[in-house]
Amino acid sequence: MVPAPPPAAPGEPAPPLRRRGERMRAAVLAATVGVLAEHGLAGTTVGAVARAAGVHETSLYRRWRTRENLILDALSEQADAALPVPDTGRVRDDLAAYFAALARLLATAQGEALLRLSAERDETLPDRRLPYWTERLERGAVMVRRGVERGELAPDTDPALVVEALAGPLFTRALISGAPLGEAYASHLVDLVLGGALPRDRPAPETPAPE
Amino acid sequence: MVPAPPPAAPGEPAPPLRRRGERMRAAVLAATVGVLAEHGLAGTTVGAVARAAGVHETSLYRRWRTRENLILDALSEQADAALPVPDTGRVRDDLAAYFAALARLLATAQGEALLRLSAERDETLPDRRLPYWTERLERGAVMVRRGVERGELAPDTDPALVVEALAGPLFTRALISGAPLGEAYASHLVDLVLGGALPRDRPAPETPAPE
DNA sequence: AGGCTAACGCAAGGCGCCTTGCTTTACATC
DNA sequence: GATGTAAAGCAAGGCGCCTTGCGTTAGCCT
Repeated sequence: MVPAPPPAAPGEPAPPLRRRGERMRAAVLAATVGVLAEHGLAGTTVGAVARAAGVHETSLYRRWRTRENLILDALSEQADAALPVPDTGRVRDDLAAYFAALARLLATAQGEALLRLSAERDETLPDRRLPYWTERLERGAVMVRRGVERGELAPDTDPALVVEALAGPLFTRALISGAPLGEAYASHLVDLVLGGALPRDRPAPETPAPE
Repeated sequence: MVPAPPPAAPGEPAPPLRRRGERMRAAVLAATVGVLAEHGLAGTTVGAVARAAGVHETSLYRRWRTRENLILDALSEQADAALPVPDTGRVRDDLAAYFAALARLLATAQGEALLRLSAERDETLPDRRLPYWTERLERGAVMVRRGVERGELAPDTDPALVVEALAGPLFTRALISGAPLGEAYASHLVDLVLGGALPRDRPAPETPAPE
């Protein structure tokens, strides 16, 4: 006897259409983002996503292995196009724009969730999280290198170090202190890291002093 | 009928001595640090700590409410004395020493666990985690202020910003990238944040160029 | 010593993450 | 249209965090 599909509760628009393969994947990722937006990171349980997508929990575990992976997959497909690398011809402006965009991303619930999940180590499976951020930071390093080549920065500048000095504080605000993540903050950071904190007898590089 | 205490398995040195109050607290915190050192943060389950301390799980929940709180309590009692604020008369050396010490702390399993737990937000109970780090960073700001007063740094220097620029990258390495946290790294960071990345015609401030 | 009370032990259970063994079904292929 | 197979459904269960209700006891106080 084949049990009839449970009669959809009146108001429930979704007769459990059997989705499979790519259709199911898309539906689940969409449902994940939805649940995430509605109930936050903590409220995004595998069961909730499964119900929202009209799919069995086991299927999620089979395809994504862990809750973390699932959410990460959903998020990275969304937040991927962001963060273009500007090329204005001035390091300061490039960096300011890029890290302002990063700050905007991290101020987003999704950006914060992405970062937060990235902080949770997981030795078991190949990690797509570290790559995600390192790739983005590597793009920042490119801008620094261009600045060095143009002679805007000291020739012995360590691009990776500069990028870490810029991204680290943003990450920290998002993860730990919860302090506001505005574009102004990113801008001040860039000025500090490029210009330093030493007394300067000449006016700061090319930036109209921010204040 | 009073059930006799379960005959200690041969080799098990601990007849379940009934501990209570302060004795129990101390025993549990010690056991927590022990389990933490042996099995890592993920392996530190409430059950494991309870067994190691010879105490019932329920008691831990009653006293500490959550696993997080328990571990945090155990850790902060340990890692507290660390991080003295140096005062050499030179900002650079003060900051280098202080943040090298922070790097050493974060390279520790316990330091990393402390930071990692701090990144997990918990809206429910009063948080002792954020204060822990903000207090430590505030100490760093003191050193920067001294530098400004001494004229070593520009008068419009934002101490909080400088401290965030120094601590952020260390936190990020500990939490996200997992890159090595050496004292050399802290030193380079200090040089970058104080000196900036702009080309300098005069030799860098007072530091023998690191390289 | 006896008695009070807060502190513990204990059992049961809920929820979430995750696994496993087995059945059912969608989809492609012949 | 029959058939084969991989993908999905389903049920059961383990583990960890956490809660609750109730019995037991340690430790203090008189």
